[in-house]
Amino acid sequence: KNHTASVLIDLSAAIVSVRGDQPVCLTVPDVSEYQTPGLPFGPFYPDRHRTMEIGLRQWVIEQTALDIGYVEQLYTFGDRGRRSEGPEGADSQNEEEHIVSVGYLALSKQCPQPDQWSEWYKHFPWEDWRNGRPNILNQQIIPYLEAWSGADEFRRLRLQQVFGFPDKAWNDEFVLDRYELMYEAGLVWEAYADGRQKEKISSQNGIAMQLDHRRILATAMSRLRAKLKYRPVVFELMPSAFTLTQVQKTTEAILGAILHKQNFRRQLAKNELVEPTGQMSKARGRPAELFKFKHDESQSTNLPGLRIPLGKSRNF
Amino acid sequence: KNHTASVLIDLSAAIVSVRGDQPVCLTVPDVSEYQTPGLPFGPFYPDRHRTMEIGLRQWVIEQTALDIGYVEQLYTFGDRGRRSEGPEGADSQNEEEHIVSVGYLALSKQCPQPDQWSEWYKHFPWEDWRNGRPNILNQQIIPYLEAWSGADEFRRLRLQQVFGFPDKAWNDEFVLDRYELMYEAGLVWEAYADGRQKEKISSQNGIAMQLDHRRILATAMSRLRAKLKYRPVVFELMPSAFTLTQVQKTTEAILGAILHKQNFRRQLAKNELVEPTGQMSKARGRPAELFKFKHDESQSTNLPGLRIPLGKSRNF
DNA sequence: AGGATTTATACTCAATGTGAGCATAATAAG
DNA sequence: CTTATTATGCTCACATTGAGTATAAATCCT
Repeated sequence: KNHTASVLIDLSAAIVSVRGDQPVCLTVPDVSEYQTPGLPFGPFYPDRHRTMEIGLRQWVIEQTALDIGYVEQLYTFGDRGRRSEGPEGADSQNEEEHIVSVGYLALSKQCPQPDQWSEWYKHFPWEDWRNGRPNILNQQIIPYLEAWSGADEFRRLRLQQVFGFPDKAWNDEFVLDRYELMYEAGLVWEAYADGRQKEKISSQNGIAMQLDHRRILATAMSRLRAKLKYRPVVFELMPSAFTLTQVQKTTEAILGAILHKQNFRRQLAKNELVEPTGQMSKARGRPAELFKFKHDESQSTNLPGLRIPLGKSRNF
Repeated sequence: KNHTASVLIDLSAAIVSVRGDQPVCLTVPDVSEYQTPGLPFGPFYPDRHRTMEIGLRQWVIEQTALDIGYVEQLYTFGDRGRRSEGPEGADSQNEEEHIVSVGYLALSKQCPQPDQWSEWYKHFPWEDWRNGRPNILNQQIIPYLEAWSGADEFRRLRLQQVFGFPDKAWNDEFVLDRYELMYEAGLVWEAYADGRQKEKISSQNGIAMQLDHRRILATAMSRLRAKLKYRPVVFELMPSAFTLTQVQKTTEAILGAILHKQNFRRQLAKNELVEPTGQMSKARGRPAELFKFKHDESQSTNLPGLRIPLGKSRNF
């Protein structure tokens, strides 16, 4: 057996929940010299756990006492791809043990200990379109990216593809693509930390994270936004009984977009995803009927999911 | 550093192409005592290759001299999940080095050396609906599965979900789910080989493969069938110039379903995915215009993809 | 108390997209 | 020159979607 092939496995998890109208993600306090939070992670012991998912659930339970229902594998990276993706990788860890990192997305219905949960849109302020087009786009990101692309046809095409600039629609699923483009253009702190960028960028384009954790979170956001549209995963974030408006608010939080209320409910009704509990919610305004998710965990993977009737927050 | 955490990484690839009207997959000759083919795989050397995808491309080029354009990571498994997924895993490799396997899907435009390429539907005969509902379903699989589920409400629900039995529609994307269900029910050879099934199953439900390779291939099929519907990946399987009928035949081969010709072309036209080359094909019947894919590799990941207008091969 | 405010829910209507099929055109084979 | 075969144009009913109007049932405020 060739010993140069031996590696350690790290399991990293983007554990997502929704608090109020903000999607949040479990983070661990900073340990590095910079003040950047990171995603929780732990080693995988192949002789202790039969599968990696079991190993993941294990240390999540041990360390966070959280009930995570839905778990999905996102991506696996070799360590030298973890930071710099450029053609010349720094051989930083010559004879050390290498690390392969497996990223996971997990969904949690509750999020206790608020200070350990970090809001998505503090890391990705340009992704929240619920109050219209985010200012940071026109004021910072787009001008910088346009200068970066210059006359390069290739770069301009990508800019149009992933940011919809100048004349295409914004696509909420391209979270990862946008982050990667910004990374390449040296627009996020991580690019500076990885040495791809000489000067520290003046503007703070969202809160940075350790290693490639912000990239993993971006991957999780992309996957979750996409999945929402064809699998009923929202209910993994809802309590056992809820109003239709709560489902909509949660969906909107994740998508970063406003939906059309009546049409959203029409979809829920057509797909027969929820059933009334008979009880009513009490709040301001007319009371709403309380519903519950109609199907058990076993089949939820293959159910139709929501259609997304966009509202009109997409100004400009 | 805890030494029990050290593992070896294997990269396995489902390298897919289409030959005539059959999707095929690159396999390596048998080495085990049984006559089962396997997927090509190779070790990942973290100090030789910067990323796993680079490592994968390297040994594919070395060993097969193939031009694989599109590559996509599928899934990563710890080794004890590779064979038996049941609650009690056999501790077969107590103190040996553990292996973690990363599965990839790759697409190739050509497939030279025909004998090394194995047709999908020889491994999954129940997945090809182009000539109507496959006989093997009613004659073998469904009766067996119905007996297996018995009065178990849970099993019957899964049966309905993934096989559409008795009264739901067949969903072409559930290739993996169907394979896993058959594995659990002891309906495929691998279940016998893994010791989950006492007796060898009498009927041959498709050609078996080594280890979990048939499961990886099922994962690849599921992903490719799904991706086809929202990303223009078919063109990764087409030559530089092609007729619209060829695109349709290739799509049909992968989906295992017949499409509606006129509507298929309407979708291609609407999405502006192809442009005419000005040349014509010469064959039997009226000559067809030759087209080429309109976009370069760079952006193909984010393009709209085909809508699938089903034809009516879905009898019963 | 009683109107203002807030939230929930029902229903409508035009525009668009999709499934299914008919009709016609252009070639080769016999 | 007729037939078989493939390509392509076009129609039409129907379903789905986007965008709204209308109305109902509660709380809030003064």
